[in-house]
Formats: sequence, C-alpha cells, structure tokens
Amino acid sequence: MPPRRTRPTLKDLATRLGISESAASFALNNRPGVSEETRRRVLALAKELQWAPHHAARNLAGITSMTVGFVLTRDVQEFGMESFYLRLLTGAQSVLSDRGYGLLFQMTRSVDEELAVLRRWSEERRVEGVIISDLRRGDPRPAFLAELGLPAVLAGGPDPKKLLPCVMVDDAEAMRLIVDHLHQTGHRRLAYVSGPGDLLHVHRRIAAFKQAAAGSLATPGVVGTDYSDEQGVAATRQLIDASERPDAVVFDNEVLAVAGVRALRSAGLSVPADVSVVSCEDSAICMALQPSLTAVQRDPTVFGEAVARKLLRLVHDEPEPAVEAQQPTIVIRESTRQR
Amino acid sequence: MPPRRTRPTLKDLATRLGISESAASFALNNRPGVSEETRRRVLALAKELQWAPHHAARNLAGITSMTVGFVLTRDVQEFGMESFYLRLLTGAQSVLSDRGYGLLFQMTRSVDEELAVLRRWSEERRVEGVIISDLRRGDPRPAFLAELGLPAVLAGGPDPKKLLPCVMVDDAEAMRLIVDHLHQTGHRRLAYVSGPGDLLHVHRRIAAFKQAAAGSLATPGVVGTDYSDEQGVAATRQLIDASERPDAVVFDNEVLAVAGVRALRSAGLSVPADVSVVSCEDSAICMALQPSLTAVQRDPTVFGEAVARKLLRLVHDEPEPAVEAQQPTIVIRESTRQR
DNA sequence: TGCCTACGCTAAAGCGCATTAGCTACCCGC
DNA sequence: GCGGGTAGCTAATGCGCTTTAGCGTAGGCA
Repeated sequence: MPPRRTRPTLKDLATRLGISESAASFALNNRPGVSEETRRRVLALAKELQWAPHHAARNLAGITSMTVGFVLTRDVQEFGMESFYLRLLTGAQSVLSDRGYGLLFQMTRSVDEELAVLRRWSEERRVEGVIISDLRRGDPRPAFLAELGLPAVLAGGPDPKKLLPCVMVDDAEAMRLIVDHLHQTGHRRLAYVSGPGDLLHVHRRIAAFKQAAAGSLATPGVVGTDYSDEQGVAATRQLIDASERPDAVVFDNEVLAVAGVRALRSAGLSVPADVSVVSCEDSAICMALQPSLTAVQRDPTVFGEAVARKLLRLVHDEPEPAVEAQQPTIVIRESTRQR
Repeated sequence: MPPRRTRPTLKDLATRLGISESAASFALNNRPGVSEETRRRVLALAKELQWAPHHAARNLAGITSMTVGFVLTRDVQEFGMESFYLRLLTGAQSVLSDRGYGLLFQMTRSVDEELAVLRRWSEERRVEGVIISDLRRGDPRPAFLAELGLPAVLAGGPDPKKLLPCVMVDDAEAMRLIVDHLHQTGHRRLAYVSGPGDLLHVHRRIAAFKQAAAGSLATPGVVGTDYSDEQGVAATRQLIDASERPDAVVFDNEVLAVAGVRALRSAGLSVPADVSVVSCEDSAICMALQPSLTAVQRDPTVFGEAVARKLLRLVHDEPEPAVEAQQPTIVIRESTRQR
C-alpha cells in the first residue's frame, strides 16, 4: 500500500491559482465575494486535485461536526432483537447520510459505560446529537442528557419525565390490536410472555395487555423473561403447566416466540390447534417459520428514519412535537386460528 | 433542554491556574515539562470543570482522528445475514472502543456509493482506516483503497489480487467439515443452496463443495439464490423435484436454511428423516428451530474483534501477516441424521 | 567562583479552514 | 466631476489544541 497521499490544502489551491485562501474558500462554499469565473476555476482545480475540506479543520472553524452518535447498551438482550437494531440503524443511517451526517456508533455493556460515552462525546464536541433507546425504569440518561444540553432523541419512548423527545411506537395500541384479534377469533384465556419488566416499553405492554385482556386473562396472565431462549422456554412451560392453560400466548418478540413454539410442541401441544401464538415483533423469522407467526409489525427501518429526522430537526432548532408516534399494524398468519 | 454549555477550553484552565496553556497541555497529556504539583492541580481542575480536549482541535493539531470507518453495501441481502453483521460490528466495536477509537458506520446501496463514501472519508481525513466486507468478483474497492492509501482490512477475504489485508474464514475448510460430516453419517447425494455467485466467498464455497462432494453430488448439485426467503424456497423445490433427489442439502446461511426446511416440509418431506439440512451460518435461530439445525460456527463477534485488531495494527504500522484465518467448527444438531 | 546541565515553565508557531474587516477599482447617478 | 455604492478580492484573526524553541533559575561539579 502506498503511503497515504498528503492531501492538498486550501492554501495549495489558492497559491496555484494565484488568489487568496479566502477567495478559494468563498468559491468552494458557494458564498458571494468571488466572480463566477474565479469560482469556476477554483472548483475545477479542487476537483482535479481531489481536494475536500479537512473535517477537523472545518469543525474547528465553527462548522458543526456533522456527526450524530448512537449508543446501544446490550446485556440480556444479547441474542434477541438483533435484526431490529440493525434495521433501526439502517433507517437512521439512510436519513443521516442523505443530509451529509455521519453516524458514530458504539455499543456498551452497561448504562454507566453508556453515560461515560455520552459525556465524552459531548465534551469532546464530537457529536451534535445522539440517539438512545431502551429506556428503563429510573433510567439516568434523560436527566443526564438534559444536563449536558446534548440534543437527543429516544427511539421508543415516551420518557415518563418528558425530558427527552422521542419517536415511539404505540405499545398500548399494539397490545389492543393483538388482544382484539384474539378475542375476535374466540380465544378466552390469554397469557403473555414478556421481556424484562424494568424496560419501560415492556412495562407499558404488560399494563396494556392486562387491561385489554381483563376479562379473559389466564392464570398466571403474565410471565417475565430476560429475552433469552431459555427463559422463553421456561416461561411457556410455566404457563402450560398451570391449572388454567391459556389458549393463546403472546410473546414479546420473535426470539421468545420461537422458543415458545418449541416448548409448546415438546409438551405435546400443537400450534395453532391447541394454542395460538402471537409475536409482538415481526421479522423474517416470523414469516419463515412453520407455522408462520401472527405478529405486530412496525417497520424498524421506517422507525429509524423518523428518529433520525427528529434528531436533525432538534439539532437545527426546528420546531417539532416532543412525542411522535408510529402506528403498529397486525399481520395475521398461521399461528392464530379461529376457535 | 438547556442550551448546550460552552465548554471550558485549555486556556480557561491555564488562566484560572495562572499558568500557560502549554504547561496545562503537558500536564494533561502526561508529558514531561511540568512539576508533579502543577500536574496534579491541572488534572484536578480539569476534572472539576469537566474539561475534555476538543476532538477536532486535537485532530487538527496533529493527533489522528481516532476513528475508523465501516461501510456496508447491502442490496439483495436485505433480509439475510442481519444478525451476522450486527455481531461483527459488536466485536469490532468492542476492540476499537477499548483503545479509544470511534467507529463511523455507514450503509450504502451500491458499490459506487460505497466508493464515494470511502473517498470522502479519506479526503476529509475523517477516518484513519476502514473495514470493508463482501468482496465481489471484479470488486473495485481493493485497488481504489490502495490508490487512496487508506488503511483497510477486508472482513472475509482473501482478496484475490492481494491488495488488501484480511481476516478470513476458511470457507473451503468449512465446506469440508460439512461434507465430511455428511459422508460419515451416510449421506450420498449432496446438494447446496448457495448465495449469489458473484460474492467471492460464495464462489469459494461452491468450488470447495463441488470438490469435497465430488463422488456424491446430487443433480443439480448447486443452486444459486440471492439470499432471499423466496429464492431459498424455490431453490429447494427445484432440488427435490429433480430426478435424483438429494438426501442432504447444505444452505449458505440460516435464512435460506429456514426457507429450505419449510419447502421440504410442504413437499411432504421430513427433516431429517428424509432429507438432512445443514446451514453454513449459525445463529440463535439454528438452535431454536425444530429440528435444530446443524451448522458451521464461526463466531462473528470474535471475527469482528480480529478484524478491528488487524486494522489498528495496520494503522499503527505494526508488522503483521497479510492474511489471517479463522478456523470454523461444525455444530451437529438434530437436522442431520445417520442414514 | 564559574560553567554546565536539568528542570519548570512561557512564548510562539502552526494545523486547515471560515469569517470579518478592509482595501481597491469600477460604475452609477447627479 | 465628484461622492457613494458595489463587486471582487486580500489580509488578518480565531477556532482549541500540540509542539518546538527559548528562557530563567537552581543545583551539581570542578
């Protein structure tokens, strides 16, 4: 590999054209102050020499860093939700790069680490704003970000203290869609295998589930998990071993659902003949499985796009609502059947 | 949200302590030139005021950007391989952040776009090096990067023209593991549902498969796909409709495998009783499915770590081999059975 | 006592750009 | 013919940091 070329600077352009740096700068930034003729010459030479502004220099001279950050703390969710996040990232990324923004991405192992990263990014003036997700009960991040004064958007709110603007999916509505569908198809004993209860969206879903299924809750109605395959199996087993076996089980995501279907089968139960199954998260797996899984759909790519757009508006001080919601839809497949 | 605090600068620290900026800089960068006493005071004040060096300023003053880039061009693979990439990213990320490096992540829709991104990052001096992946036949990226002089590591080589250092998985060995296992378990008519043939690793796998399975190839032995669920189904159907039906089918990844199992079942064939199935890629799905899928394992997280380490060595001009290989292993599960 | 070195520090330059103030020539209107 | 405005440019400053050169003082050694 050849040594990295020393890149041409603005001064190089200017001296080669016999003009001042400022003139060149004006030309390149499409600013008044130079003749069309000069502008043309500068642009041509810049193209020829493959000149591009030094990012750090530009940044230092007052232009913003044109970068936003995305931190993701993953622990128990190690094996779940993977496709969700990459698709979220995809969506956010496409909006950002369209507007010339870069995305600095970091994964951390704990919330403390995440706070440290956010602080560093902010202090170093490395990012103009950040995207965060997975708010938990008592989460320190909203207050922390507010104190830093770092623009931030929560992917998946709402923030109970309203410190953070967010793009959320209407979890209650999602649950209602599911329960309504199950009711309409004649199910009378519903159960829910949820994620970790300290995740706020899980908390909301549980509440919504209990409310929507009020008259038709199996016992136990809700069993929590850490999103792992093992706990998905265990929770499902617990439900079917109970005196009042459910005729439909809702799973918080597709990983749990897949585990659940397996557990049901190995207990001699058929899906959907004996028990119907619904996943709160859709993905290729839900479609590919046999039986294919009825699921709530919320396109993570579109979601990511909305989050990125919101963050950019925030960064540019454009007026906007604090909370933005996406409507989920339900896709009915083979895993739920009329009773 | 409060306005973003104006951060303290080095000068602020210096004047408040009655010393020069240089002294403060020496202290903060752990350089000789200041007394221990002064160093202590500077560090204490920096901590108190939550001072951190302005990233762009540091960069401009000669320190590198402490950033590496990762571009990913995705097209037909839209629905496949998602977990693989996020795990690759996870691994790379952990190594990078441990050493204080940031990761700039971008997805593009075409190779041309990707080239443009690479060029811009290089010209703007925004990254010190990049990670790329998914080399295709006649891929312009190695030569392009060599010309830019931008340090780069290929995740998943090798580069046939040897322009790019890489961390690769031994695809031929992986295929040999699979075919050996199938032979040992008595399979005699092997088939392979591959990915797109213009991906070099797919090309290598096909060649290795044909060679390893030479005496026991079904007809047709190999059917290509674009990694989509639909083509996975179609390819599988094509195989079982052929005169010489395979007794084992190898799928290029878990998405295809899941599609394949479905296609086999809906044709009235049982897995593994009638046909065995192997996936060239492992993931939670392979474990969770029923039957669980025999698969080749290559931990993408470890892979990502190796890639990042290699890139950092490259960036720091540390000597290292051009090609690094990871040994795959095979995990035998329920989807393959002794015949 | 005198010289040399080491230490602890300061002053100044420079990284590559954007921006502001200023300067010159020119054209316009009266 | 003159004042005032404007187009087109240059010079200079600053962004926040690192680094080099330089400077004074104190201590070591002969």
